[in-house]
Amino acid sequence: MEELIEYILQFGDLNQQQINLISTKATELQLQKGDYFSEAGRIPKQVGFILEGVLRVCYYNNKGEEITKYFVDENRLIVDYRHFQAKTEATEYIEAVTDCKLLVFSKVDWDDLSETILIWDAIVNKIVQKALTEKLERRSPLVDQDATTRYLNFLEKFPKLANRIPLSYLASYLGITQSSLSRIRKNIL
Amino acid sequence: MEELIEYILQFGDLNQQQINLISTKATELQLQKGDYFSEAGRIPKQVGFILEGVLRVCYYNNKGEEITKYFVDENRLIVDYRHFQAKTEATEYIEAVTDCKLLVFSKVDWDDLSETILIWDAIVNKIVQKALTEKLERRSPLVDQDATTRYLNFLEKFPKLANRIPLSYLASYLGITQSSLSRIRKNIL
DNA sequence: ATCGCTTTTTGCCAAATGGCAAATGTTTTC
DNA sequence: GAAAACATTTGCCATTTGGCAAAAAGCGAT
Repeated sequence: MEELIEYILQFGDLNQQQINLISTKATELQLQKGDYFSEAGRIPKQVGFILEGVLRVCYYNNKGEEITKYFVDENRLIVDYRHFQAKTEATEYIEAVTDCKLLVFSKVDWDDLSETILIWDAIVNKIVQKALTEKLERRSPLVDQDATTRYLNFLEKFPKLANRIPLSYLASYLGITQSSLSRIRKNIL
Repeated sequence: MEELIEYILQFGDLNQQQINLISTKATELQLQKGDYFSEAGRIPKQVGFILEGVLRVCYYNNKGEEITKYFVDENRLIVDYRHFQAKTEATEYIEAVTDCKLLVFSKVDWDDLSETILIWDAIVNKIVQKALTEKLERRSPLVDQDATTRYLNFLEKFPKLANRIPLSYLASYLGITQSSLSRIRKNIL
């Protein structure tokens, strides 16, 4: 729980009472590898904060290929925020890549925090905007780099992540085939 | 000016007085093709709303190639919002692709609106989040599609834009070389 | 240790894209 | 309207990546 509080406090100040309120709303959730945290076609029900594990956000493109949009690991919020807020059906899946332990908030509790804690919305907006900006910054370079560069950059930015992720997911994130990625790895050694 | 007001009202309600206030803060700015609206290494000074023309956000990758991150055209806000707000140096350029007519707000005026109009921040947050989400949705598919598909999708989503943009910019947006794009166009006809 | 299952590597060849430079086409300027 | 500047197309060939299928390696359960 301290991890979550610490994370939130980066984005704005809260007093002890507010912190306590947040704590009472959080529930622990265990996910097994392969479980979905939220699914395309369903309304996302929860905001999650990752205590342990790795999840990925993914979708199917028009060729039916499964595309990994990004990975999220410890000490990050995970949620399809737009569809969570709007109570609309998600278009993406959020899947546990490894076994995960999360803290989760229901929509009702989350809204309650918004009404009770004055700067809650401001904090959440900051978090969401930062997350979106980071995603954009990770995704953009993938368009104009060759496959080897993409892989090396990934290793550099997420050194711990590479070992925890199946090759096929990583390939689908980098926008290359699994065989290509395998060859690239061989060439680098 | 009506365009701007109409645009803003999509994201929240304002009374006539608030609308008038916003109007008094806006200044018209003309840009010529090739002019920069904001530059890497400088602090973005203004928020712009495009009345006429097309701009692009771009940067140089580590190979020194100029990469177009996205295009923005009429009836959209244009600003490097993160660096504008934080008063930090931008890392990207915003360049006029065609002659442009904008409405602009200075940082002082923008902050003033934030202080005077209660829901201003909420409105702006919605706009920023929507813009970031859209950018992500445009950029992501570029990673996993082949060059021809990228071009066709671009045509489909921005039919009016293709004719107004030099081929080299479009190529750098799609993540392919100018010659490849030229060949792709030939094959499609 | 062995079987069965999943993941990763590899070989082979085809297709897509890049790099470079010259040729062609288009726009601007004087 | 000619020259200059800029933008686009094309040819040639090298390199990268994809597609497919088989082999190899890794892993868990018995």
